[in-house]
Amino acid sequence: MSETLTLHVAIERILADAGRSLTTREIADAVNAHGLYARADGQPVPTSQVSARLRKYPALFNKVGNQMSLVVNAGLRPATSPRTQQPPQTRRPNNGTIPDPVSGNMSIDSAALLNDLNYRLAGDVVNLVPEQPGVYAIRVVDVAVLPEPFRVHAERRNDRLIYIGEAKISLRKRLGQELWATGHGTFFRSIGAVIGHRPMRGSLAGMANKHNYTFAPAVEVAIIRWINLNLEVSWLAFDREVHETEVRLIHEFGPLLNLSGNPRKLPELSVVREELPTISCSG
DNA sequence: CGGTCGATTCTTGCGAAACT
DNA sequence: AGTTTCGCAAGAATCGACCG
Repeated sequence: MSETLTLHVAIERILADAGRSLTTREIADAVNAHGLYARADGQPVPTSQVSARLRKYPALFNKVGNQMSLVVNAGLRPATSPRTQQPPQTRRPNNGTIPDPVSGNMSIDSAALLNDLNYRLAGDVVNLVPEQPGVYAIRVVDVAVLPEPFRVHAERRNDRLIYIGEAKISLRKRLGQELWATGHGTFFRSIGAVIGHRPMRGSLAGMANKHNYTFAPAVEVAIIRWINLNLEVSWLAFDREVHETEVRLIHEFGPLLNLSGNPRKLPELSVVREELPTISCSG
């Protein structure tokens, strides 16, 4: 093993491989021995850093005495996740909430967001998306349309879901940015890069924000056409705890192209995303 | 009204003090 | 001595105000 990961992902992998609980000393030694994580200064990972990271991710790690273990069902999940085996569900109205069976309070119906029956082809929803806050999910019609190495990852996961996002003000405006390039949607830049397009050379020269690169107009049209034909969208409109819900869903389902907060984020996507500003800043 | 771009928020990494 | 916790810095991700 010689790949480098973020520290908590490296810890997760060590615990998964061990198949038992370990002390912070054992974890630190294993991470250093396998070269799973490289500090900026080249020094080995101290136990203090392992401890700090374990504490920061209570959803991923259990601590009993000085023994650390993985939370069951957290982090990396097998290719055949339970949700791919769920029986078909009936379409529900996308109002985003259902009564909690225990408390009786209204909670977010995340199952409806990922229900097959609520996905629609991107090219068909332009006038259907509501002007309300909420969360949205994007998936591919067929994983075969994804280039390598993303297709292999999607097939291995047996999952077509590629992105979950939030709209604090308006799903229509946000999805406009993400799918039809009416703004600097993060997803639009990611999918453009994933399917092989590159930004205009020098498009960010002299600008303060080096992440908001743009594609050439003709490339933008090609990306939008690809999106309309190959992606499906589902959304839930609600106005309470939108961000908390998005964070929870990303963590739970690990979409292929989400980076932030995604325990299953792809290193390949980070590499692609990092390359683009470099290109667009050069003159 | 659409698109640009900067403000804000979040994540990651680390050092050091406090604690066991 | 080893471990835990706190707090800060830097960079990345995201959203929406505002300008043309």
